[in-house]
Amino acid sequence: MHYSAYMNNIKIQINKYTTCFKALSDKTRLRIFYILSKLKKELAVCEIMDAIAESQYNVSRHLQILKHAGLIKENKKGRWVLYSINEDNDLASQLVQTVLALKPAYFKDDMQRAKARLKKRCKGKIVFCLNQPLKEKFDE
Amino acid sequence: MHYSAYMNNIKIQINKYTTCFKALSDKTRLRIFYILSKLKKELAVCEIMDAIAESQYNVSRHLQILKHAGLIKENKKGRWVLYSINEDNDLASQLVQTVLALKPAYFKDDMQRAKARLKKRCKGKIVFCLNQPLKEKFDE
DNA sequence: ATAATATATGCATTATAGTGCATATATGAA
DNA sequence: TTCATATATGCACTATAATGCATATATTAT
Repeated sequence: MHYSAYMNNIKIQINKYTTCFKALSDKTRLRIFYILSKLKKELAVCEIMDAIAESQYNVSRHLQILKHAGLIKENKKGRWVLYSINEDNDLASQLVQTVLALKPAYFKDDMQRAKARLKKRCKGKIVFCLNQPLKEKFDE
Repeated sequence: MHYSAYMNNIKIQINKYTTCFKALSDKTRLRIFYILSKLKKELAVCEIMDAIAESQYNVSRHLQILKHAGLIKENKKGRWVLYSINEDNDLASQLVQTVLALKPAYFKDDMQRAKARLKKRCKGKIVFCLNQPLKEKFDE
């Protein structure tokens, strides 16, 4: 292999790594990644939205960034898009361990909302989503 | 504790985590962190500079960012400032394991230069630094 | 005291990234 | 087909971050 091609390959590969760290360098994305790591389940966008009480468009955009980094994968099921940890990516699996070693206290609220949301599923099926952040729906 | 104070504390703590990931989201910093993780030694700024063939001011600045994130610590020794992994930080230790699990091939060149540079030490003492990137000094 | 070396940082420039709003697309239900 | 729901994205705006240059600070040697 040509020297410049060799150097170029190294650059690309190291970029893949930094892209993963960058993906977790945002609060919203770290919270999403934590929930997916902890629950070890596929979650729909609207469920994640409720768990972290963020707007639909932001959750969607952050999910794209996590997906583009290779940390999560998507699975389209009808009108829903389910996201889960991409275990095919070694670094993703490593980072799951890393975030699970963080103090759970700081993610407690998110986890409570996530679990509350998952309980609403009907025989494993997602039942409703209203594209509104959690507060307007659950705080009655 | 007041509710807003509680939320504020959570925000600050999660920010500490994202700051660590952000610190590793830059190519230069990831390379520095890798070298320090692998060598398990204190390295002077000029030695790191030679290892990654980067300018003095950039290396120095990136070291500040890693230090500020709590991933590395500094130890002033005369005119030199030695940097090493901050093992007091649990997340830093976790991330050391994470980066050591990355493919070594992509850090091989850096490691070779780092080792070559350390060999120039005299009885463990740093012997010379010229504030010039490696190429001008070693490629004779 | 002066010079040389090691490290850090202010500033200007450029590039990248996050947010909110509006809107587009896709799927299923009536 | 029409409507409602779920998800994605273009755009404008703002904020943050990386880089290079020059320079400041600190320490050691002469």
